[in-house]
Amino acid sequence: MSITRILVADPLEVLAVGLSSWLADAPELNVIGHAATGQAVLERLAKEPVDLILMEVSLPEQDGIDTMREVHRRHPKVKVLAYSSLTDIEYVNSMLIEGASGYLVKDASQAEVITAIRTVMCDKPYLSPAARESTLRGYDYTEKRMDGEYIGLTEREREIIRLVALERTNDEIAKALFISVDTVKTHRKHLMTKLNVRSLAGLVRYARDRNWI
Amino acid sequence: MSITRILVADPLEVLAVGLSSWLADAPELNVIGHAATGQAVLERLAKEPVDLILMEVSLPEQDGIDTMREVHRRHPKVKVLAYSSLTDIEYVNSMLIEGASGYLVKDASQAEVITAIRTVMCDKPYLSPAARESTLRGYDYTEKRMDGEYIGLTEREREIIRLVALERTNDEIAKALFISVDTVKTHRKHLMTKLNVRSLAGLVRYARDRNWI
DNA sequence: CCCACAATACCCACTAGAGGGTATTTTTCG
DNA sequence: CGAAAAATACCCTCTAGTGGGTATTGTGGG
Repeated sequence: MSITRILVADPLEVLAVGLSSWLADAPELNVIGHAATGQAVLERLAKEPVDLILMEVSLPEQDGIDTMREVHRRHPKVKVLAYSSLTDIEYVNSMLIEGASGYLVKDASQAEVITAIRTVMCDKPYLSPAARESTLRGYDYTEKRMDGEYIGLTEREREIIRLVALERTNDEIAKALFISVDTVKTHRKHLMTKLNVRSLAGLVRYARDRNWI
Repeated sequence: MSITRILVADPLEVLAVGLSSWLADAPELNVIGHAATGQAVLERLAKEPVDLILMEVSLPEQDGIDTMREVHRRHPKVKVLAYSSLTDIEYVNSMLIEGASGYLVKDASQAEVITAIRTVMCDKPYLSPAARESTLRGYDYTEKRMDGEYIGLTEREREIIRLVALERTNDEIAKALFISVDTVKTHRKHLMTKLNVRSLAGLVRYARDRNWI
């Protein structure tokens, strides 16, 4: 049996240490490093072989979803197992659509972590119960995006949602970006439709979860 | 030198494992257990001696701030070192006012963790740089709560802020709680004043950070 | 070359929220 | 018991946000 080289992509180094300690019980699973940001993940991949990445969704700077997309594009053979406390369908679907082999919820036990990694390394998908339940339940407020009908946010929309979540009014955002208030409103409408939320509150939660604020 | 018995209060067991691994390098510091909820912390304290608790602010069910208050009331001799990724002044001040001996930011290195624990065990306060900076900068939108003028939220206010953050409208909240819309508005006003925020967005972030939603 | 999409901007109408009060009753706590 | 705090509810005004359109321009991909 060959050794699986694992990179832990998580803001906290101490978490990688914990995983490393847990995986010491699985001789073929080897934590070879820790990357705190999406950028660090890509740099690491460029200069060292990696078999599997345990990837947090809420990475700082470039988050896990964006990093997932880049990793999949540049290194299609590297497996990625999403690893996060978030279980909302938005994040589970996003990661899977961007190429993740599975979604492991962060409060998993040592046994589940090992099982999940082994499952994924056998080319089988792995979803923690909470993540699976989330995908079965579907979206909350609309029927627009069943299953995989995934719509990413544009750069401009990300700028807007960040400012919205930081308590800026439409007027302030318009002035800051040198655009009309109406344009800001249009972006907000698109955001709310895409993210299946009813109000500002949903936008704020999304931005917070993805660690954009 | 006597042994320091440390309880790690954090939703993730794997984090406690990581800390335990790090503290293996400090012979007198000993992780004796892990508690995932505030309730579990109190149960543990009731039946086993503990010298220091590393406490996450965002514990599920009963969060770190509330647990801090209870621990301090029931076991005033147990030291608590707050341990969280959150650096906003609201959380730092809340924990310190409720009796924490320090505030350690979660991306701290192994060396800083050990230093922080040793500092606190010598009866000296410890604040990570980011936490100290936050307290020096002060509050964002008003001057109402300088320094320690800390105002806790009432039970009713917590119910309201949760529902608000879950995208419920004032009208829906009123119906759910069998009270008038005006009352809901009054609670919202109080919340916004207490938490120094300008809009719904600030309330949502607060509720999310404290793991109430 | 065309199509799709992103970003821009405007229309209209309506609702919800923010911000300022005051006031009553009940509960809690010293 | 008496004071303070909490929960309740109303007044008024104004702004901000939601929800439905339509439309133009530029850009990138097939």
